[in-house]
Amino acid sequence: MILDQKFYQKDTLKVAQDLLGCFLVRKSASRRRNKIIKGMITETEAYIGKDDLACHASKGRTPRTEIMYGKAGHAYVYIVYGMYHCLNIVTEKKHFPAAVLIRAIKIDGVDYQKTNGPGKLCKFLKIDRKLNGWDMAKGERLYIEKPAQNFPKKNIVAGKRIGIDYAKHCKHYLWRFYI
DNA sequence: ACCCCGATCGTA
DNA sequence: ACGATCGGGGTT
Repeated sequence: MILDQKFYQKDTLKVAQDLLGCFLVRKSASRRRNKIIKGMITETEAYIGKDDLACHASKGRTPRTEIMYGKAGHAYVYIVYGMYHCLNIVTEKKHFPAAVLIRAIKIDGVDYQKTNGPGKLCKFLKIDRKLNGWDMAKGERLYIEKPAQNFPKKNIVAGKRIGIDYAKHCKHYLWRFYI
């Protein structure tokens, strides 16, 4: 079952945890052939509102963060360190800037090392700025599926978010979740 | 127009 | 531990 807008339009911490065990699906055209890649989400991070100093929206509404103020379920794709892309899904209600970063996925038959980082998985799935703003609730090109059986909550570990030491007190928030 | 810095990754 | 590499956002 494809995750709909309602799924994403919830508390961001809940969405970040509920996404673990779900399958990120990427349909792309690769030289004539349609290719479908599915990977189980194993790590996420939450970025919530203007008060979260690690959230890009902490600087307010700007051209880049505009998408985070929009509808839940849309992709927020940006470039980090001038070289890599990061995939986020917008959460919460309109006008409240928040999103979940997909940090790692496991694809059957593919070395985990290829997809165990936000930049790596975007490279593998050919996700770039062209997909910024993409409605992931539509079930085309890029979307997320619910697993057959729900993932056991007990196996979820919470920790500090990666690479945001500049975020003062917010760097201590346990807003990173992984299996 | 310019400057600073980063939600990363591979190599050392 | 460090360099690659460039867009965004703030400042002049």
